[in-house]
Amino acid sequence: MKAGQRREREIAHARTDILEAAIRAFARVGLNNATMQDIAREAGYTAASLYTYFKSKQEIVDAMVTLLTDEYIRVFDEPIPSALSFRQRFELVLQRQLELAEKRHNIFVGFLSDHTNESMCASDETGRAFHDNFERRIERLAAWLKANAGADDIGGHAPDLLARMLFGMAFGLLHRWGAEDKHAPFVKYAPIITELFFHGISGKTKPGARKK
Amino acid sequence: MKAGQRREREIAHARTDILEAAIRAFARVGLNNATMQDIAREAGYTAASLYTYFKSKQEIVDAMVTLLTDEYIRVFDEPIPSALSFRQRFELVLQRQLELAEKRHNIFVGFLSDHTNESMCASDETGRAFHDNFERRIERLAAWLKANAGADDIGGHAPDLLARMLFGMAFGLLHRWGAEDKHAPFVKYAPIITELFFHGISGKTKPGARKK
Amino acid sequence: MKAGQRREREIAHARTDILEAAIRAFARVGLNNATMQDIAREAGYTAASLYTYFKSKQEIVDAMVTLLTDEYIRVFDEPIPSALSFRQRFELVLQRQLELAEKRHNIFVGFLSDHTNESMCASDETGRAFHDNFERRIERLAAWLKANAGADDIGGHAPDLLARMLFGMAFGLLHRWGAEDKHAPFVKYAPIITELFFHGISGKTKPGARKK
Amino acid sequence: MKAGQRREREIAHARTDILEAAIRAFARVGLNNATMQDIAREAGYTAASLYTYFKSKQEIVDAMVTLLTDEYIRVFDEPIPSALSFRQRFELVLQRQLELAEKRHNIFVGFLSDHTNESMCASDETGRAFHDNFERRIERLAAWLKANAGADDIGGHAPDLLARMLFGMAFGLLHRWGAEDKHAPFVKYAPIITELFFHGISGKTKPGARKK
DNA sequence: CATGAATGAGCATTCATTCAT
DNA sequence: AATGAATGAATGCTCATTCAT
Repeated sequence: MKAGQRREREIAHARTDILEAAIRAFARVGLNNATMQDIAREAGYTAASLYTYFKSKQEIVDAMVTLLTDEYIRVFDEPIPSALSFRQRFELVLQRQLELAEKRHNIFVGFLSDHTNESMCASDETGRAFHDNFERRIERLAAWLKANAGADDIGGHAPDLLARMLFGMAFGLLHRWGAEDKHAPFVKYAPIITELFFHGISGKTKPGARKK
Repeated sequence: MKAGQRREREIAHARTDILEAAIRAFARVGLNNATMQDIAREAGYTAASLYTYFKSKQEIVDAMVTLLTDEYIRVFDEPIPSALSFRQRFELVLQRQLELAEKRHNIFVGFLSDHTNESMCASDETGRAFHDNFERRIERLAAWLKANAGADDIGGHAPDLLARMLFGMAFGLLHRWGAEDKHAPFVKYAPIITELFFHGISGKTKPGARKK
Repeated sequence: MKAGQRREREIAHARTDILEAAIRAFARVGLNNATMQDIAREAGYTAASLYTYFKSKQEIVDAMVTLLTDEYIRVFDEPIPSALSFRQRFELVLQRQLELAEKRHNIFVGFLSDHTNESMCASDETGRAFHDNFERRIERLAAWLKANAGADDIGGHAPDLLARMLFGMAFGLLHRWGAEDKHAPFVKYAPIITELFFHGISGKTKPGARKK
Repeated sequence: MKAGQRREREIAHARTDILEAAIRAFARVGLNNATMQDIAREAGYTAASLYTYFKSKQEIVDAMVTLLTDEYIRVFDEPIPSALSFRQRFELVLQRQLELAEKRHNIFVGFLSDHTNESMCASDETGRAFHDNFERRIERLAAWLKANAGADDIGGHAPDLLARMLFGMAFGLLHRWGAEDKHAPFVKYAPIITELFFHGISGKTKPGARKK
């Protein structure tokens, strides 16, 4: 019994190690160029060994995507200080997401990208995996908006639509951040995203000087 | 003389056909999975024949990406009725872009995706091609904003940053549109994008009913 | 009638041009790397046009090899001043051969090489062509030796054997010549070859200083 | 420890097997026509498997050529009974070389051939490999001559020149041998080569019956 | 369980050859 | 007669996957 449990835990551990290695590998050489060798090297295994823990490369990709999505979704479940306004709660969650995105930025971008690219073609299994996970993210974000925003707060916009736009905004900025020289933390974009999300380019009623 | 000209025109025509076929092929099977066979099949050639018109697969990819980017950039040069407000001009150009995006939606998404994915990794020539072209788009959009917006209009935000965010917003919505059942024209999103870009979710000072 | 003859002469002329071009092409890029394109470019035709004059690449190779061999053999039929000793006649013919070899040196070497390489493998048609032509050369050289040498002159050695050795010696020296900086004429090797052929390294009975 | 050593030995063994197979394959279908498939078939592998042991076809060719050249050069280092005259030592080494040449006759010829053919054209890496190895052979042979011959023995001839001529002579005779019906050992040519190398066709001062 | 080795399925690319114009 | 275009058959090489040890 115990042996069985220990074995299972070891297996789970190895699987996680491999997935983290896969994330690094995919981030390093690109989602489409990463070979089993690349993943294995990053994980300290040989390519053949990966098949002990995963049935196929596809299964690794699937599990990796799921892992990343779970990580993403979990952020919404972290406690938030009560008595914050919607905008304050929004910015807080956004900060946490941006921190996560920074940590995973290569793969995050790749994730969104490949999701979209592959999934819009009815092509392969990989496409489906990315698509389903992307939808999970959107749904969770939309649900959070619905749960946290007062009717007035989002001005009647469809939460799902807003979620997709937010995703897109973050995507666009993440790319900008990736191109910057000095790597200031990505989270620095939280205020500007918040501001634009809430008031657009017109800004608040009485604008002072804003960014740059 | 004439024979030479006709020849050249035929070649140019064949090249264009192949590029359009390549766009379809890349859209159908994914940017990274499309083989020369795929492109050839879509174009009605054999794989070997493509080499009559292009030196390599890379050259096809480059030409295709450039074609799409040129198409995109050309939109900004179409005439705009004078005496429109910034917001009106913005919405007009946005409409045109959305129409184009709809026409090219598969590849547009793929384009943005792959650009980002591949370019953030130090990957290959393909990555560079996508990256350079993406930057050309951003630059043109940013330039348009700078040229058309009054100082107040964009509230002091960096045009390049806004450009990337707009790209992201369109990206997010294009995806939503792709998932919809009834394919209403993508251009229908123009008003909402405009509204959110200008005023965010808070909307104008005195909101009436908004979308949905 | 006349038209037919003229036509034939034109065809023959074109064939010769192509063969000369083929020789240059083969010499330039190597016997095994030369493509129909290479030959055509050198000849001022397109690859397709070559098929007007030759049924296949193989036929070009065959005709070229035959041309070169005929050229080689013809040297033996050039008149020789009477009243020369065997050694003198030998050196004279050798000079003429070396001049020819210099003119054709790339292809000569290639010829000998490929002959040997390909023909010793029972491989392809090319091998047979080279083989047969090589044998024609050997036979002619052996016949010349037999016809010109007195019984004593060649010390009882088999002419065919001597012929092959002479070929080899020239081959070895041609290579040396090809590697030299200052391209003194290849014919300069005639005396040393003659001397070695007649007396070997031991030299004449009373040696003075010889080469270098 | 032991496992590692055994592994290495197995790898070395496989590499050798493949090289021997490559020699057979190159000899069978010609140096330039042999494909990875050919080599693999000869070695009992699939083409893909060869890449386990060699990085590329070029690496196989290089290793093969080096192997053959090493084999050749090693002959000069075999012990020679002392108190032999220069001519005796020469004939002994020649015998050994001819034995080796017989064993490798196909590839030996091919080797010399391809070296010359390809290397005289500015062709490719293969050409360079053959060229460099050919020069190694010439150098070693020339060095042996210089080391073993008294000043008088070679009559003042340049050792490098003699080396090339000897190579050529052997080359020519090897070909003759290859064309013979009854395959008497190639080594039978040692006396005649020696005799011709030392005294040419004129033979010694007082000739008795010579060969054939 | 880990792995070295083996392989089938592909892929981009080349080339001799054919054919309609 | 000359050629641009098209193509089938290869070719060197890669990679996900399997399997014996």
